[in-house]
Amino acid sequence: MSQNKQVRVRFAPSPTGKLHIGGARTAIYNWAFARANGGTFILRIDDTDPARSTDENTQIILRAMRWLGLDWDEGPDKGGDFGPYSQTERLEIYRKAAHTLLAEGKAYPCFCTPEKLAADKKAAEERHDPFQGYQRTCRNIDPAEAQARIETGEPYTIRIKVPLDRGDVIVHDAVHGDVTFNARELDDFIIFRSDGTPTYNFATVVDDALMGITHIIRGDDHLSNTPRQIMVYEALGAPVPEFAHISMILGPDGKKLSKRHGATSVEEYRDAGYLSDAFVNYLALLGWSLDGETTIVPRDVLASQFSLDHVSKNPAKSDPERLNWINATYLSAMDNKTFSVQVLIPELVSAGLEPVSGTETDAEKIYATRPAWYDLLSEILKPRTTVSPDVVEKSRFLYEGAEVTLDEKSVSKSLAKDGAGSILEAAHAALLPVSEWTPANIDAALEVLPEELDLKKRVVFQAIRVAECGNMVSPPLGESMALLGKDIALARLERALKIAQ
RNA sequence: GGCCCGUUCGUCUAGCGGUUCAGGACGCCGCCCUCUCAAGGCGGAGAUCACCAGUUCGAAUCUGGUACGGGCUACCA
Repeated sequence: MSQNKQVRVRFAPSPTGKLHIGGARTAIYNWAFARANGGTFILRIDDTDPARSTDENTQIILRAMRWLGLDWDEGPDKGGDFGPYSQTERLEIYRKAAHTLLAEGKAYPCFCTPEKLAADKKAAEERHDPFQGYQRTCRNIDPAEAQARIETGEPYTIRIKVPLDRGDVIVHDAVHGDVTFNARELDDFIIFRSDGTPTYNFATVVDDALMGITHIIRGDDHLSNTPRQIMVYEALGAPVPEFAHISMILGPDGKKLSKRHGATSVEEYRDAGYLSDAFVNYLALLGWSLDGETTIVPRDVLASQFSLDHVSKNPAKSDPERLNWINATYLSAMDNKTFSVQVLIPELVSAGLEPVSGTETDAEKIYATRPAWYDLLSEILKPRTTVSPDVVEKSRFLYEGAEVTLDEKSVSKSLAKDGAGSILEAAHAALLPVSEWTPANIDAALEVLPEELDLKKRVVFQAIRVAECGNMVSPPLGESMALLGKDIALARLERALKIAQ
């Protein structure tokens, strides 16, 4: 490891779609590695494929990166000393690099047509040649002749000249160890297309070399391409960085992630109500571990403790249950105000439960109108919330005035039974004199009822619960009634009394 | 076809030749708490470490092979 070198890493998505969870994890590892080593995290947009890259996708990716909280030190809309940070803006740089290689005899023009290439490959297949790559047809064309053909306008690509005697190319990989390839397996691949644009294997290396990238952390689908890229580094005369190839993320069924699996992009998880912190924690642990014991690894721990030697080699299946658990854990750890402002109120507003008066859409301001009420609601909702939108259905009964929606099954199982009326009457009588309407006082007032009525606790509380909350399942009664307020709580008992009789 | 990578409880993983008849977490099951639902506490089931050979006094850990899965071999990234 190059300890004394200033660490510079990069995340280089190509904007051909949304940011998927595999890419997000790669971004997290790069970010965490940079932060843990006091290095620099660079965001670069690898958009050399004009047909599939769109500016909209770039914006989606930037938004996702911000939501994940992965701040970059250099990159688009931020700048830096090694810009520009979009490959389409660097075309001239690649052109110059390619021409230098051409002039130095480390690359050469190739005039083979796609048809000839296809025919050569087919022939190699048919004669069972283990080498099915480019046959180096144009490698030895005289430079003067090549120049002449170029001037007549004959289309050509530029290919790298892999040294015939290069021997073993060893990739130093932090997660796989040294991986050895033989340069003989490598063909003289194309670095510049006939339309004058660079190929991926060339452009990234030029960028990584120029940007001084010291560690390349990326998906292991690139591992096989790495020896090719090393050829480019060597041709360029640039130092070869360290690599870390991380495995891909699979669906729960072990198959490659696809739409079939439901949410695959970062924004889908955001929209489903997962917390950024929890999501980052979850992804980080999919293929990396702090010590094998710890499951909750907050962002700041990642940023100080992350290391490449705990990255696992094998592909990980995504596990929604685990994500849910981590998310619930983060929600529970929030203080009431944070939960109210960041989770509860925004959900209530968007569900239309919390009336938005005029321009009062700011969660902070809504919270300030009755902080104690939101604190109490948050207190009882936190342990019952897996994902943010869960709060809506659990809060709905608080917003229905005296006419709470009654669940039919709950009514028939409780309110409709004999004796329900007397329970409700007794509850009403017990609650009427309660002056300070708090959960503790409400509980105290109701506590004596079962004995007075000579009924099981369960029966008594269930009837009151249905009357107050409309359902046999609800948050604790004392808290629920406190949140309703005395007037509505009593009104609901009166209303239920009519049904019970 | 060739080259390369991977394979420990259902899942994520710990494990770097003995202290492990394999530890933690999610999930699952049970008990406790309890006015329901959660949360929480306690406990349980769950892995012949893909398979086969070998090295070694001793292997999940090292070597070779096999199987299965994946990647690259594109004028995609």
